[in-house]
Amino acid sequence: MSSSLDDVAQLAGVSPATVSRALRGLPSVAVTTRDRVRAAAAELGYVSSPSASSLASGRTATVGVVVPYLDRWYFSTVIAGAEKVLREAGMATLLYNIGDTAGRTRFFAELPLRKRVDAVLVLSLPLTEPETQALTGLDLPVVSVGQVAEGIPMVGIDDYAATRSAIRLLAQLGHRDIAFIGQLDPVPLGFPTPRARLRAYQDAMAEFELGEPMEADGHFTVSGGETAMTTLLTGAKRPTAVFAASDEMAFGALRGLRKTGLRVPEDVSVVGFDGHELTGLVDLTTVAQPVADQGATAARLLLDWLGDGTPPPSKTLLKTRLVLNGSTGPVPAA
Amino acid sequence: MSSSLDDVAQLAGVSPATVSRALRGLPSVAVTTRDRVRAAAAELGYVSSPSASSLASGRTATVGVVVPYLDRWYFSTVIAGAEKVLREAGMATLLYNIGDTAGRTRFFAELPLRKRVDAVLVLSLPLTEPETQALTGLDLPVVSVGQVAEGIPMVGIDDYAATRSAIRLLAQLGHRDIAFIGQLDPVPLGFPTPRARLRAYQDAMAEFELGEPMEADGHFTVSGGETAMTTLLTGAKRPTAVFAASDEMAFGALRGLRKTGLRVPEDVSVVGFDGHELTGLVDLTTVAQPVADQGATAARLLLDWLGDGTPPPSKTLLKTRLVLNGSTGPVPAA
DNA sequence: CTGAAAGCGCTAACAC
DNA sequence: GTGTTAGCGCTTTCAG
Repeated sequence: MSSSLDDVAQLAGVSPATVSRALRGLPSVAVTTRDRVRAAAAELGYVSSPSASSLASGRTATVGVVVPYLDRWYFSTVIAGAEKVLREAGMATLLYNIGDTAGRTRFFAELPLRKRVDAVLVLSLPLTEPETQALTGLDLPVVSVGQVAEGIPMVGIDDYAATRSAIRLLAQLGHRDIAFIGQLDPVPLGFPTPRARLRAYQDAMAEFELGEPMEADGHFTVSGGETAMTTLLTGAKRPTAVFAASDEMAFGALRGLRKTGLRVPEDVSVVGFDGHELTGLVDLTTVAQPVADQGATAARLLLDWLGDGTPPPSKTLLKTRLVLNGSTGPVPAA
Repeated sequence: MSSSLDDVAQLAGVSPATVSRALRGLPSVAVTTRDRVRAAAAELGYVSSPSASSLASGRTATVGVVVPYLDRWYFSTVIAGAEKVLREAGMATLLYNIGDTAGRTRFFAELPLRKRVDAVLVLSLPLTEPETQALTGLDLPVVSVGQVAEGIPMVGIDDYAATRSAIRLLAQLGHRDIAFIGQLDPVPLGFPTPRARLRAYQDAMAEFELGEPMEADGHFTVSGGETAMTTLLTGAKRPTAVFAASDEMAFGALRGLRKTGLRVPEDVSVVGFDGHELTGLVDLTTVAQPVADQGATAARLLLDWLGDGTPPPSKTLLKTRLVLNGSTGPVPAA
């Protein structure tokens, strides 16, 4: 049933080596032979065996994509962007979801990607030093999205500047008491993104000479955002505006405000971060980042690296933009 | 650097064949030998080459997951469910996003999964007859989620019954003029899910002796849902309740209602379908389906099939449940 | 329970 | 340009 290279060779009247060369489009094959080989291959419905060619060539034509979550908007969107580029380049995408701590430990201990892929894409996975070394130790091209780690080129956005622009917007609207919902505790694994956003908030509050920073932890979830909002509302000073370090947390904040009977933006303005697909739905002003694009860019860098052997620059930053919706307005008169 | 089976064999003082058997945990190896081999492998940091073993054994330890979208909540969640099960079973997940029509044609023409995977999971991909044949012609275990196709076992939900329960809920609340937002035009590729929901709606309207069916096409998108809602509101008879065949369309409907100044549920009740993670946020009553679970179940069926060679039942249906939130209420008095 | 031998189907030098 | 010759690193009969 399933035909081999040799069958094709026989049908085309050439050697197997020539078939291999012809089918891969190597230049060192006469055009006529190439066409003859192709015809023969088509006639037999020949498909090459990836395992055999990997074994012989050492290349797998596969890229491993390592993610901490699969079912969150941000991650699935980045993956979609990367997968498209890889697919169009004839590369297969091997998906690896890190999962919980146990899965994570196992992943870095066993490195199930070893000998299975030609390159690795790491998505927003905060890496410890040993983990970084495990990856770079694979001796394969590795590019990360949204994550800086020693020796791993990254694609991302300027979290600091983007956050700053959001705070500036609120300041320009007259707000002084601007609260922050994000991740506060020094996360064990040190996700750098949350930290940069928090730091930018703190710096901007000082720089624009606004009120005292008010911070609450929203754990990057909708419900966490709601809780954080509630906490902020019961504080000594009630904020007139809130910046949430993710749209999901901002969604939660909106819900918290609604439950408390406060109106947005009349009583409190809210700004989110990410450009989530549903910000339009709830009319949330947000700092939109190009999500799919980061995945696509990272994939392209990986392909180029694979092509010419030269690693990409250590940092590739894409632009964010402020998307004004109805959740922001001037500071209340009172 | 990278050691081979033979190195391990030498270190352990046995033959390569025995190493292979020991490392795979075959029963025909003495416990003492097995341990000795394992120790040797660990010492050398040995990792077997998947390509070599695939080539020799014909098995790839990989499952192909074919999807029409990657960045939609429903799909990424199903994938997450499946990937987890596969990963825990030591199977790799090869992701293939069909993409646009061109990509689709190419996919079924070339079947890039051929010889790369041991089994295939097809997610909610409406398949034409030839496409179905292309897949079953691979002669591999294939299971689909949410999609019936001749000869392909499926995992899904009872769309008809679930929709009926939503209409019944609205009927019990006193609503008679219940509109439907879904997919109306006979989709070329005949997604069966939308059809079942539409049919259930129509049947239920008759069965419960409610008003004349009012239908609008929402194309399964947020904005489509909004447009559909607007259309329905300008019709001869204004509905007091709306059933949307997906939460995304329901989100759009909510926005449409809000823009028109109508209150939910005082003026109009809304019910969605899916159990989207953000239904809680917008307080949408919905028919929740077990999404990740469908992926996980399908993956398990595939693994079992791979294990014992017996195909699963042609249909495995999981339970849905009505999640009551604030978007539904009794029919307005007027 | 273990070893020897024979490939799996392709690619890569190396000749011509 | 093309053929020849060796493997790539495993698994799998078949013996014993």
